[in-house]
Amino acid sequence: MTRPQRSDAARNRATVLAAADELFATAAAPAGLSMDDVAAAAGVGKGTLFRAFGSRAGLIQALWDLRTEPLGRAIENGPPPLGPGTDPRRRIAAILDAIVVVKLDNRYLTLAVEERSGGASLYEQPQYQLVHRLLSDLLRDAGRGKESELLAHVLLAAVRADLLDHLIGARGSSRRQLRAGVAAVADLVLNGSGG
Amino acid sequence: MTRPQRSDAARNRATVLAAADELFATAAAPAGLSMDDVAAAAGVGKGTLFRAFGSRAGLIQALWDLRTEPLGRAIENGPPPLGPGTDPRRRIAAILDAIVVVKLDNRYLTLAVEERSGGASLYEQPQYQLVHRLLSDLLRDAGRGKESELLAHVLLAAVRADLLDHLIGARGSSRRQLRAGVAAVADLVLNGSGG
DNA sequence: TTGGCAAGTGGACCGTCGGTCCGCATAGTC
DNA sequence: GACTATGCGGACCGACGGTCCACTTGCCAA
Repeated sequence: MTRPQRSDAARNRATVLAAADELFATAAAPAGLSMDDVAAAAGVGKGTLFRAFGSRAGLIQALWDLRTEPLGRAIENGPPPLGPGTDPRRRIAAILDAIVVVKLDNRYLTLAVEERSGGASLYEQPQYQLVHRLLSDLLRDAGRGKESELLAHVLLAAVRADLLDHLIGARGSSRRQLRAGVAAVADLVLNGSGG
Repeated sequence: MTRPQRSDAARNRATVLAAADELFATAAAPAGLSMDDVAAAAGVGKGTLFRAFGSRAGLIQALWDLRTEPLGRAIENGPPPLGPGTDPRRRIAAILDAIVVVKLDNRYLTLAVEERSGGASLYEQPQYQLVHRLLSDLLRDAGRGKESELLAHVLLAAVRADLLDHLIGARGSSRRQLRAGVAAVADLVLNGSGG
Protein backbone atom coordinates (compact mmCIF):
# COMPACT_ATOMS: atom_id res chain seq x y z
CA MET A 1 0.00 0.00 0.00
CA THR A 2 1.04 3.62 0.16
CA ARG A 3 3.87 4.22 2.58
CA PRO A 4 3.98 7.27 4.81
CA GLN A 5 5.47 10.40 3.32
CA ARG A 6 8.95 11.53 4.30
CA SER A 7 9.13 14.61 6.51
CA ASP A 8 11.08 16.76 4.03
CA ALA A 9 8.50 15.96 1.37
CA ALA A 10 5.69 17.14 3.61
CA ARG A 11 7.59 20.30 4.45
CA ASN A 12 8.26 21.04 0.80
CA ARG A 13 4.66 20.45 -0.09
CA ALA A 14 3.58 23.01 2.46
CA THR A 15 6.22 25.48 1.29
CA VAL A 16 5.08 25.14 -2.31
CA LEU A 17 1.42 25.56 -1.39
CA ALA A 18 2.18 28.70 0.56
CA ALA A 19 4.29 30.18 -2.22
CA ALA A 20 1.74 29.35 -4.90
CA ASP A 21 -1.05 30.78 -2.78
CA GLU A 22 0.88 34.00 -2.41
CA LEU A 23 1.56 34.14 -6.15
CA PHE A 24 -2.06 33.57 -7.10
CA ALA A 25 -3.18 36.18 -4.62
CA THR A 26 -1.02 38.84 -6.23
CA ALA A 27 -0.80 37.71 -9.86
CA ALA A 28 -2.26 39.89 -12.57
CA ALA A 29 -3.26 36.94 -14.75
CA PRO A 30 -3.32 33.27 -13.81
CA ALA A 31 -2.30 32.07 -17.26
CA GLY A 32 0.96 33.95 -16.91
CA LEU A 33 1.95 31.97 -13.84
CA SER A 34 4.34 29.22 -14.91
CA MET A 35 5.43 26.22 -12.93
CA ASP A 36 8.98 27.58 -13.04
CA ASP A 37 7.73 30.71 -11.33
CA VAL A 38 6.12 28.70 -8.58
CA ALA A 39 9.20 26.53 -8.14
CA ALA A 40 11.46 29.57 -7.98
CA ALA A 41 9.20 31.37 -5.52
CA ALA A 42 9.10 28.31 -3.29
CA GLY A 43 12.87 27.86 -3.52
CA VAL A 44 12.42 24.35 -4.78
CA GLY A 45 13.32 22.38 -7.90
CA LYS A 46 10.74 21.82 -10.57
CA GLY A 47 11.03 18.07 -10.15
CA THR A 48 9.97 18.40 -6.53
CA LEU A 49 6.97 20.39 -7.57
CA PHE A 50 5.80 17.82 -10.08
CA ARG A 51 6.52 14.96 -7.72
CA ALA A 52 4.30 16.56 -5.10
CA PHE A 53 1.39 17.60 -7.30
CA GLY A 54 1.65 15.62 -10.51
CA SER A 55 0.81 18.44 -12.84
CA ARG A 56 -0.05 22.10 -13.01
CA ALA A 57 -3.71 21.19 -12.76
CA GLY A 58 -2.95 19.09 -9.70
CA LEU A 59 -1.25 21.98 -7.93
CA ILE A 60 -4.10 24.34 -8.69
CA GLN A 61 -6.62 21.79 -7.57
CA ALA A 62 -4.77 21.25 -4.29
CA LEU A 63 -4.83 24.99 -3.63
CA TRP A 64 -8.49 25.17 -4.52
CA ASP A 65 -9.33 22.25 -2.27
CA LEU A 66 -7.64 24.05 0.60
CA ARG A 67 -9.65 27.18 -0.01
CA THR A 68 -13.00 25.50 -0.46
CA GLU A 69 -12.77 22.82 2.16
CA PRO A 70 -14.57 24.86 4.86
CA LEU A 71 -17.40 25.70 2.50
CA GLY A 72 -17.65 22.08 1.45
CA ARG A 73 -18.04 20.98 5.05
CA ALA A 74 -20.54 23.72 5.80
CA ILE A 75 -22.67 22.58 2.90
CA GLU A 76 -22.38 18.92 3.69
CA ASN A 77 -23.21 18.95 7.37
CA GLY A 78 -23.22 22.49 8.69
CA PRO A 79 -26.22 24.45 10.01
CA PRO A 80 -28.87 25.87 7.67
CA PRO A 81 -29.18 27.69 5.39
CA LEU A 82 -25.98 26.22 3.84
CA GLY A 83 -26.34 22.87 5.49
CA PRO A 84 -29.30 20.52 5.09
CA GLY A 85 -32.57 21.09 6.84
CA THR A 86 -34.04 24.19 5.21
CA ASP A 87 -36.39 24.95 2.43
CA PRO A 88 -34.56 23.90 -0.77
CA ARG A 89 -35.06 27.32 -2.35
CA ARG A 90 -33.39 29.05 0.55
CA ARG A 91 -30.57 26.56 0.54
CA ILE A 92 -29.89 26.93 -3.15
CA ALA A 93 -29.71 30.69 -2.78
CA ALA A 94 -27.36 30.38 0.18
CA ILE A 95 -25.07 27.96 -1.64
CA LEU A 96 -24.88 30.13 -4.74
CA ASP A 97 -24.11 33.18 -2.67
CA ALA A 98 -21.38 31.35 -0.77
CA ILE A 99 -19.87 30.19 -4.05
CA VAL A 100 -19.79 33.73 -5.35
CA VAL A 101 -18.09 34.93 -2.19
CA VAL A 102 -15.39 32.25 -2.38
CA LYS A 103 -14.78 32.97 -6.02
CA LEU A 104 -14.50 36.70 -5.43
CA ASP A 105 -12.12 36.09 -2.54
CA ASN A 106 -9.90 33.93 -4.75
CA ARG A 107 -10.33 35.59 -8.07
CA TYR A 108 -7.23 34.51 -9.97
CA LEU A 109 -7.06 31.11 -8.40
CA THR A 110 -10.64 30.51 -9.44
CA LEU A 111 -9.90 31.63 -12.97
CA ALA A 112 -7.04 29.17 -13.07
CA VAL A 113 -9.22 26.36 -11.73
CA GLU A 114 -11.87 26.90 -14.37
CA GLU A 115 -9.44 27.33 -17.21
CA ARG A 116 -9.74 24.39 -19.51
CA SER A 117 -6.26 22.89 -19.64
CA GLY A 118 -5.42 19.63 -21.23
CA GLY A 119 -8.55 17.83 -22.30
CA ALA A 120 -10.35 18.27 -19.00
CA SER A 121 -13.16 20.77 -18.88
CA LEU A 122 -14.69 22.35 -15.82
CA TYR A 123 -17.54 19.89 -16.08
CA GLU A 124 -15.31 16.90 -15.51
CA GLN A 125 -14.04 18.17 -12.17
CA PRO A 126 -15.31 16.13 -9.20
CA GLN A 127 -16.13 19.28 -7.23
CA TYR A 128 -18.28 20.63 -10.02
CA GLN A 129 -20.10 17.35 -10.35
CA LEU A 130 -20.71 17.25 -6.61
CA VAL A 131 -22.24 20.70 -6.48
CA HIS A 132 -24.18 20.06 -9.63
CA ARG A 133 -25.67 16.89 -8.23
CA LEU A 134 -26.64 18.66 -5.04
CA LEU A 135 -28.26 21.58 -6.83
CA SER A 136 -30.07 19.21 -9.18
CA ASP A 137 -31.56 17.35 -6.25
CA LEU A 138 -32.56 20.54 -4.50
CA LEU A 139 -34.16 21.89 -7.65
CA ARG A 140 -36.10 18.68 -7.97
CA ASP A 141 -37.23 19.05 -4.37
CA ALA A 142 -38.29 22.57 -5.22
CA GLY A 143 -40.55 21.17 -7.87
CA ARG A 144 -38.46 21.99 -10.90
CA GLY A 145 -39.06 18.55 -12.39
CA LYS A 146 -37.22 17.25 -15.38
CA GLU A 147 -35.39 20.49 -16.11
CA SER A 148 -33.56 20.33 -12.78
CA GLU A 149 -30.29 19.02 -14.17
CA LEU A 150 -30.06 21.63 -16.88
CA LEU A 151 -31.15 24.40 -14.53
CA ALA A 152 -28.41 23.44 -12.11
CA HIS A 153 -25.87 23.82 -14.90
CA VAL A 154 -27.33 27.19 -15.81
CA LEU A 155 -27.19 28.44 -12.23
CA LEU A 156 -23.56 27.39 -12.01
CA ALA A 157 -22.85 28.98 -15.38
CA ALA A 158 -24.15 32.22 -13.95
CA VAL A 159 -21.32 32.23 -11.41
CA ARG A 160 -18.49 31.15 -13.66
CA ALA A 161 -15.17 32.72 -12.84
CA ASP A 162 -14.59 34.41 -16.16
CA LEU A 163 -18.05 35.98 -16.11
CA LEU A 164 -17.56 37.34 -12.63
CA ASP A 165 -14.14 38.56 -13.65
CA HIS A 166 -15.58 40.30 -16.68
CA LEU A 167 -18.33 41.94 -14.67
CA ILE A 168 -15.76 43.25 -12.21
CA GLY A 169 -13.20 44.33 -14.78
CA ALA A 170 -15.27 45.66 -17.65
CA ARG A 171 -18.51 46.74 -16.01
CA GLY A 172 -16.89 47.76 -12.75
CA SER A 173 -19.39 45.81 -10.70
CA SER A 174 -18.91 45.79 -6.97
CA ARG A 175 -18.98 42.75 -4.78
CA ARG A 176 -22.37 43.86 -3.46
CA GLN A 177 -23.82 44.25 -6.93
CA LEU A 178 -22.58 40.85 -8.01
CA ARG A 179 -24.04 39.09 -5.02
CA ALA A 180 -27.33 40.91 -5.44
CA GLY A 181 -27.41 40.15 -9.15
CA VAL A 182 -26.78 36.46 -8.69
CA ALA A 183 -29.42 36.38 -5.98
CA ALA A 184 -31.89 37.99 -8.36
CA VAL A 185 -31.13 35.45 -11.06
CA ALA A 186 -31.51 32.61 -8.62
CA ASP A 187 -34.79 34.03 -7.41
CA LEU A 188 -36.06 34.23 -10.96
CA VAL A 189 -35.11 30.65 -11.70
CA LEU A 190 -36.41 29.39 -8.37
CA ASN A 191 -39.65 31.25 -8.09
CA GLY A 192 -40.59 31.71 -11.71
CA SER A 193 -43.65 30.13 -13.27
CA GLY A 194 -43.84 26.41 -12.97
CA GLY A 195 -42.56 26.23 -9.41
CA MET B 1 -4.29 53.76 -47.39
CA THR B 2 -4.38 50.00 -47.52
CA ARG B 3 -3.38 48.69 -50.90
CA PRO B 4 -5.27 45.89 -52.59
CA GLN B 5 -4.21 42.38 -51.78
CA ARG B 6 -2.16 40.42 -54.28
CA SER B 7 -3.94 37.62 -56.08
CA ASP B 8 -1.78 34.81 -54.70
CA ALA B 9 -2.36 36.09 -51.19
CA ALA B 10 -6.12 35.97 -51.69
CA ARG B 11 -5.86 32.47 -53.12
CA ASN B 12 -3.77 31.28 -50.22
CA ARG B 13 -6.13 32.83 -47.71
CA ALA B 14 -9.02 30.92 -49.26
CA THR B 15 -7.00 27.69 -49.31
CA VAL B 16 -6.10 28.03 -45.67
CA LEU B 17 -9.68 28.78 -44.65
CA ALA B 18 -10.92 25.73 -46.50
CA ALA B 19 -8.26 23.48 -45.00
CA ALA B 20 -8.82 24.78 -41.47
CA ASP B 21 -12.56 24.40 -41.84
CA GLU B 22 -12.11 20.80 -42.88
CA LEU B 23 -9.77 20.16 -39.95
CA PHE B 24 -12.13 21.66 -37.40
CA ALA B 25 -15.02 19.70 -38.83
CA THR B 26 -13.22 16.41 -38.27
CA ALA B 27 -10.94 17.13 -35.29
CA ALA B 28 -11.45 15.26 -32.06
CA ALA B 29 -10.33 18.18 -29.90
CA PRO B 30 -9.77 21.77 -30.97
CA ALA B 31 -6.90 22.37 -28.55
CA GLY B 32 -4.93 19.67 -30.31
CA LEU B 33 -5.05 21.49 -33.62
CA SER B 34 -1.77 23.31 -34.07
CA MET B 35 -0.93 26.01 -36.54
CA ASP B 36 1.62 23.65 -38.07
CA ASP B 37 -1.18 21.18 -38.70
CA VAL B 38 -3.24 23.81 -40.46
CA ALA B 39 -0.28 25.00 -42.52
CA ALA B 40 0.59 21.45 -43.54
CA ALA B 41 -3.00 20.62 -44.42
CA ALA B 42 -3.25 23.75 -46.54
CA GLY B 43 0.08 23.04 -48.23
CA VAL B 44 1.36 26.43 -47.18
CA GLY B 45 4.21 27.77 -45.05
CA LYS B 46 3.56 28.85 -41.51
CA GLY B 47 4.72 32.36 -42.28
CA THR B 48 1.97 32.68 -44.89
CA LEU B 49 -0.58 31.57 -42.37
CA PHE B 50 0.45 34.14 -39.81
CA ARG B 51 0.74 36.86 -42.42
CA ALA B 52 -2.83 36.21 -43.51
CA PHE B 53 -4.47 35.89 -40.10
CA GLY B 54 -2.11 37.44 -37.59
CA SER B 55 -2.49 34.78 -34.94
CA ARG B 56 -4.20 31.55 -34.09
CA ALA B 57 -7.07 33.50 -32.59
CA GLY B 58 -7.33 35.53 -35.80
CA LEU B 59 -7.65 32.43 -37.93
CA ILE B 60 -10.30 30.94 -35.70
CA GLN B 61 -12.18 34.20 -35.62
CA ALA B 62 -12.11 34.43 -39.43
CA LEU B 63 -13.56 30.92 -39.68
CA TRP B 64 -16.20 31.72 -37.11
CA ASP B 65 -17.14 34.94 -38.87
CA LEU B 66 -17.68 32.97 -42.06
CA ARG B 67 -19.94 30.50 -40.31
CA THR B 68 -22.01 33.03 -38.40
CA GLU B 69 -22.34 35.74 -41.00
CA PRO B 70 -25.73 34.51 -42.30
CA LEU B 71 -27.15 34.33 -38.80
CA GLY B 72 -25.81 37.79 -38.06
CA ARG B 73 -27.57 39.23 -41.07
CA ALA B 74 -30.79 37.39 -40.29
CA ILE B 75 -30.81 38.86 -36.81
CA GLU B 76 -29.89 42.34 -37.92
CA ASN B 77 -32.38 42.84 -40.71
CA GLY B 78 -34.06 39.57 -41.59
CA PRO B 79 -37.73 38.67 -41.12
CA PRO B 80 -39.17 37.87 -37.68
CA PRO B 81 -38.85 36.06 -35.40
CA LEU B 82 -35.04 36.40 -35.75
CA GLY B 83 -35.17 39.85 -37.25
CA PRO B 84 -36.72 42.90 -35.62
CA GLY B 85 -40.45 43.44 -35.48
CA THR B 86 -41.75 40.78 -33.11
CA ASP B 87 -42.52 40.50 -29.49
CA PRO B 88 -39.15 40.72 -27.70
CA ARG B 89 -39.79 37.48 -25.80
CA ARG B 90 -40.35 35.58 -29.01
CA ARG B 91 -37.29 37.15 -30.59
CA ILE B 92 -35.02 36.30 -27.68
CA ALA B 93 -36.16 32.69 -27.79
CA ALA B 94 -35.58 32.55 -31.54
CA ILE B 95 -32.10 34.05 -31.28
CA LEU B 96 -31.05 31.69 -28.51
CA ASP B 97 -32.30 28.70 -30.45
CA ALA B 98 -30.46 29.82 -33.58
CA ILE B 99 -27.27 30.25 -31.57
CA VAL B 100 -27.59 26.73 -30.19
CA VAL B 101 -28.08 25.35 -33.68
CA VAL B 102 -25.01 27.12 -35.06
CA LYS B 103 -22.92 25.97 -32.14
CA LEU B 104 -24.05 22.39 -32.50
CA ASP B 105 -23.33 22.51 -36.23
CA ASN B 106 -19.81 23.76 -35.57
CA ARG B 107 -19.02 22.03 -32.35
CA TYR B 108 -15.22 22.02 -32.29
CA LEU B 109 -14.86 25.34 -34.01
CA THR B 110 -17.13 26.87 -31.40
CA LEU B 111 -15.11 25.31 -28.61
CA ALA B 112 -12.00 26.83 -30.11
CA VAL B 113 -13.63 30.24 -30.43
CA GLU B 114 -14.67 30.27 -26.80
CA GLU B 115 -11.41 28.94 -25.49
CA ARG B 116 -9.69 31.67 -23.60
CA SER B 117 -6.30 32.07 -25.31
CA GLY B 118 -3.90 34.84 -24.60
CA GLY B 119 -5.44 37.38 -22.27
CA ALA B 120 -8.67 37.73 -24.22
CA SER B 121 -11.76 36.15 -22.73
CA LEU B 122 -14.98 35.32 -24.51
CA TYR B 123 -16.50 38.46 -23.08
CA GLU B 124 -14.07 40.72 -24.88
CA GLN B 125 -15.04 39.40 -28.31
CA PRO B 126 -16.94 41.95 -30.42
CA GLN B 127 -19.49 39.34 -31.47
CA TYR B 128 -20.29 38.44 -27.90
CA GLN B 129 -20.68 42.07 -26.98
CA LEU B 130 -22.98 42.63 -29.93
CA VAL B 131 -25.31 39.79 -29.03
CA HIS B 132 -25.18 40.71 -25.39
CA ARG B 133 -26.19 44.27 -26.13
CA LEU B 134 -29.05 43.11 -28.28
CA LEU B 135 -30.33 40.65 -25.70
CA SER B 136 -30.01 43.26 -22.97
CA ASP B 137 -32.12 45.69 -24.92
CA LEU B 138 -34.71 43.06 -25.70
CA LEU B 139 -34.88 42.00 -22.07
CA ARG B 140 -35.39 45.59 -21.09
CA ASP B 141 -38.19 45.84 -23.64
CA ALA B 142 -39.68 42.74 -22.10
CA GLY B 143 -39.84 44.51 -18.78
CA ARG B 144 -36.84 42.90 -17.12
CA GLY B 145 -35.62 46.25 -15.81
CA LYS B 146 -32.27 46.72 -14.23
CA GLU B 147 -31.34 43.05 -14.24
CA SER B 148 -31.44 42.92 -18.03
CA GLU B 149 -27.68 43.11 -18.53
CA LEU B 150 -26.90 40.35 -16.10
CA LEU B 151 -29.75 38.20 -17.37
CA ALA B 152 -28.40 38.51 -20.91
CA HIS B 153 -25.06 37.20 -19.71
CA VAL B 154 -26.78 34.34 -17.94
CA LEU B 155 -28.78 33.38 -21.01
CA LEU B 156 -25.60 33.35 -23.07
CA ALA B 157 -23.82 31.38 -20.37
CA ALA B 158 -26.52 28.76 -20.73
CA VAL B 159 -25.44 28.14 -24.32
CA ARG B 160 -21.69 28.18 -23.84
CA ALA B 161 -19.82 25.79 -26.05
CA ASP B 162 -18.21 23.75 -23.32
CA LEU B 163 -21.52 23.26 -21.55
CA LEU B 164 -23.23 22.08 -24.72
CA ASP B 165 -20.25 19.85 -25.40
CA HIS B 166 -20.45 18.37 -21.93
CA LEU B 167 -24.16 17.74 -22.21
CA ILE B 168 -23.64 15.95 -25.51
CA GLY B 169 -20.60 14.00 -24.44
CA ALA B 170 -21.27 13.10 -20.83
CA ARG B 171 -25.05 13.10 -20.59
CA GLY B 172 -25.60 11.95 -24.13
CA SER B 173 -28.10 14.67 -24.85
CA SER B 174 -29.51 14.85 -28.33
CA ARG B 175 -29.79 17.95 -30.43
CA ARG B 176 -33.54 17.95 -29.81
CA GLN B 177 -33.14 17.72 -26.07
CA LEU B 178 -30.63 20.53 -25.98
CA ARG B 179 -32.78 22.88 -27.99
CA ALA B 180 -35.81 22.05 -25.88
CA GLY B 181 -33.85 22.50 -22.69
CA VAL B 182 -32.49 25.88 -23.67
CA ALA B 183 -35.97 26.91 -24.74
CA ALA B 184 -37.30 25.90 -21.33
CA VAL B 185 -34.62 27.89 -19.56
CA ALA B 186 -35.30 30.91 -21.72
CA ASP B 187 -38.99 30.58 -21.03
CA LEU B 188 -38.37 30.50 -17.31
CA VAL B 189 -36.18 33.58 -17.42
CA LEU B 190 -38.53 35.42 -19.77
CA ASN B 191 -41.90 34.57 -18.30
CA GLY B 192 -41.05 34.10 -14.66
CA SER B 193 -42.28 36.37 -11.92
CA GLY B 194 -41.44 40.02 -12.39
CA GLY B 195 -42.16 40.18 -16.12
C1' DT C 1 8.84 42.88 -73.36
C1' DT C 2 11.21 44.04 -69.74
C1' DG C 3 12.93 45.88 -65.54
C1' DG C 4 12.10 47.18 -60.90
C1' DC C 5 10.18 46.59 -56.59
C1' DA C 6 6.69 46.07 -53.16
C1' DA C 7 4.06 42.24 -51.63
C1' DG C 8 4.04 37.70 -50.49
C1' DT C 9 6.24 33.08 -49.39
C1' DG C 10 8.08 29.29 -46.56
C1' DG C 11 10.51 27.06 -43.30
C1' DA C 12 14.40 27.49 -40.15
C1' DC C 13 14.52 29.46 -35.98
C1' DC C 14 13.23 31.36 -31.22
C1' DG C 15 11.37 31.69 -26.44
C1' DT C 16 8.32 29.62 -23.35
C1' DC C 17 5.86 26.18 -21.30
C1' DG C 18 4.42 21.72 -19.05
C1' DG C 19 6.47 17.68 -18.05
C1' DT C 20 10.34 13.91 -17.61
C1' DC C 21 14.74 11.86 -16.22
C1' DC C 22 18.26 10.48 -13.45
C1' DG C 23 22.50 11.10 -10.65
C1' DC C 24 22.88 12.67 -6.07
C1' DA C 25 21.38 13.68 -1.16
C1' DT C 26 19.05 12.45 2.76
C1' DA C 27 15.55 10.68 6.13
C1' DG C 28 14.25 6.62 8.39
C1' DT C 29 15.49 2.07 10.20
C1' DC C 30 18.09 -1.73 12.38
C1' DG D 1 27.44 3.65 11.16
C1' DA D 2 25.56 1.37 7.21
C1' DC D 3 21.88 0.38 4.07
C1' DT D 4 17.96 1.63 1.17
C1' DA D 5 13.81 3.60 -0.36
C1' DT D 6 12.23 8.15 -0.84
C1' DG D 7 12.82 12.59 -2.30
C1' DC D 8 15.49 16.44 -4.57
C1' DG D 9 16.75 19.52 -8.36
C1' DG D 10 17.80 21.22 -12.57
C1' DA D 11 19.33 19.82 -17.19
C1' DC D 12 16.74 18.27 -20.66
C1' DC D 13 12.76 17.24 -23.99
C1' DG D 14 8.98 17.90 -27.34
C1' DA D 15 5.31 20.88 -28.67
C1' DC D 16 3.54 25.09 -29.48
C1' DG D 17 2.61 30.02 -31.08
C1' DG D 18 4.98 33.32 -33.23
C1' DT D 19 9.07 35.81 -35.84
C1' DC D 20 12.63 36.52 -39.31
C1' DC D 21 14.57 36.97 -43.55
C1' DA D 22 16.53 35.32 -47.95
C1' DC D 23 14.12 34.21 -51.80
C1' DT D 24 10.12 34.36 -55.27
C1' DT D 25 6.37 36.40 -57.67
C1' DG D 26 2.60 39.33 -59.06
C1' DC D 27 1.96 43.91 -60.73
C1' DC D 28 2.74 48.21 -63.02
C1' DA D 29 5.30 51.64 -65.78
C1' DA D 30 8.22 52.59 -69.35
